[in-house]
Amino acid sequence: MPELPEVETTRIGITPYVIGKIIEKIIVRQANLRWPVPTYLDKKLCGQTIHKLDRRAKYLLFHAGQGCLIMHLGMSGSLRILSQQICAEKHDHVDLILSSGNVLRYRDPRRFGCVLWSDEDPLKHSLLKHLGPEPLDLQFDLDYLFKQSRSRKVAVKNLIMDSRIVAGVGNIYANESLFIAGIRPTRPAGKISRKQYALLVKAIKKVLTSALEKGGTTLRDFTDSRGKPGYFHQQLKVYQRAGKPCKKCQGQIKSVVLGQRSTFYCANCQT
DNA sequence: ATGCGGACCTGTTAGC
DNA sequence: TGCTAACAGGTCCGCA
Repeated sequence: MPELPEVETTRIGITPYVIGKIIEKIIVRQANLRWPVPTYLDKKLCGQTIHKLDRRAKYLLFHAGQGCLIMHLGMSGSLRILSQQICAEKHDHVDLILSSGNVLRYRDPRRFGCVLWSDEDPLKHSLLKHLGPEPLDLQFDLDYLFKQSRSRKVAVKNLIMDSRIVAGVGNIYANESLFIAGIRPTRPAGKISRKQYALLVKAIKKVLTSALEKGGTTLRDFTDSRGKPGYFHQQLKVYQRAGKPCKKCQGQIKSVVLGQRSTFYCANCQT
């Protein structure tokens, strides 16, 4: 599922196909995504040129001359560029027909994603305005995370998955980062030392950067804009490895549920 | 302010 | 073998 590296890979992949292109037409086959695709989208976007494609957390921001299209891929969403308007399949919910003749097609089987519109600065949109710093930004550092963690009772894994603390760290990379940092995911955030947070911040940045370089993890139904699968999952150390031997110490990887999310750790390496 | 559980949806997997 | 039930997953929302 699209985690931050997959979203960024998608952004980079489709950027050359959308920048400077006019949106000629919009086809909405299924408006019932996480939130309804606005009925006025057509009126707002058609005829406008996309001049910039940004990402904030896992949201993609298509800046038009006036306003901005906000997209989220949820957990099963993908975007592809088609050279022509080939027959849409079951979960192909939205098409943007571009002036180049290409089609930007949004597919999302589970419909956890969204396609929204913002008239003004999308960062002021209610979904985006409370987001914490980007994990790869300089503002996300030891001082920041340590300060945010003080007197917090939630498990550290929940803390780093809280988008108000840091935006876009999903379940896979939260698990992997905590393994690399040697921190048990269940530990109360407020009781972890500064030294360990230093390792954690470093681990988060490292694991995301590494996945980004590899073009994103492939799990189940992710394909990048060219239909080429990523392969980062081959290097996952704990995620979905319950019962299997730890790659560091051979101990058995444990799994628990934390904040309704499956959580994996090595009881020996992570304390 | 913080923490927690519910909700959304459907393909896949597990269980009978 | 076929059917049903449980589950995964990102993120917001609302309640305590």
